[in-house]
Amino acid sequence: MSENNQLRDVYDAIADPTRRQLIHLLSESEEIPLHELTAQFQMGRTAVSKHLTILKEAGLILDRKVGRETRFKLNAAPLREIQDWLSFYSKFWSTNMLRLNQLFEEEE
Amino acid sequence: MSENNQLRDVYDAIADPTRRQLIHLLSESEEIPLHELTAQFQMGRTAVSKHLTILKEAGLILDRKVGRETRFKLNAAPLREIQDWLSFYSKFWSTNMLRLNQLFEEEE
DNA sequence: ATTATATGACACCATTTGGTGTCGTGTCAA
DNA sequence: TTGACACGACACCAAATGGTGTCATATAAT
Repeated sequence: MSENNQLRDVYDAIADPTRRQLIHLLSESEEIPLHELTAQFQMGRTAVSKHLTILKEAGLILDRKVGRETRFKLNAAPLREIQDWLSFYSKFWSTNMLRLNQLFEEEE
Repeated sequence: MSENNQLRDVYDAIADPTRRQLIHLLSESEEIPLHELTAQFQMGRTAVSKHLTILKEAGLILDRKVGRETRFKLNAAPLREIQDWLSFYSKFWSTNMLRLNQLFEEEE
């Protein structure tokens, strides 16, 4: 079913703030070419391109050539893996859990 | 209110699989000493200790000395930041969103 | 008192990371 | 047809990462 062609760990891909900003930018438009993405950062085109490659390896973006530009598109689906991972730990910060901790601490 | 003393990015802290496993181990017990954690991995004590330091810098664990051992305890709360970040993108993989994409593609 | 255990603090090392600059090529516009 | 533009593919570099081993010290056990 769901293809698992990820060369790169999704957790790794979102670890960098630049890459998270790229994801955000791509979530606001259907498709954005490299030069337009680069304009949003201080760093050069090569660096942005490298970050996009890492996102692509994690399956988080798709790209296609249109004339002389390469346009990128978000594919957020792999982020679901992180959400699933987090859901296991959410019980540790739920309101009930915090109340429970308070009770334990009061007993000591 | 909520202290923001994080020296280290939480996204960075969970990027490493060893550190995610440490989080998992710590979620199963109240407190675990370093030597016991080390026993769960192939790598040496120094390496595990470094990973724990990174988790601590991200605010994900607490430690206290008990006799000659240092015991570690999970503090999952900082993970909430990632959950909040993800919640913005969850709309991209919701069932409704997938249906909507199908409709768009059918129109083309 | 002696020995074994648990740890912190280092020094060290190979590899990865995140940036730079340059060169060559395909594409669009004048 | 001549530039200007957008890009991929390099080569390159400093710093961070993820390991190792060793030494000194505090504590526990015999």
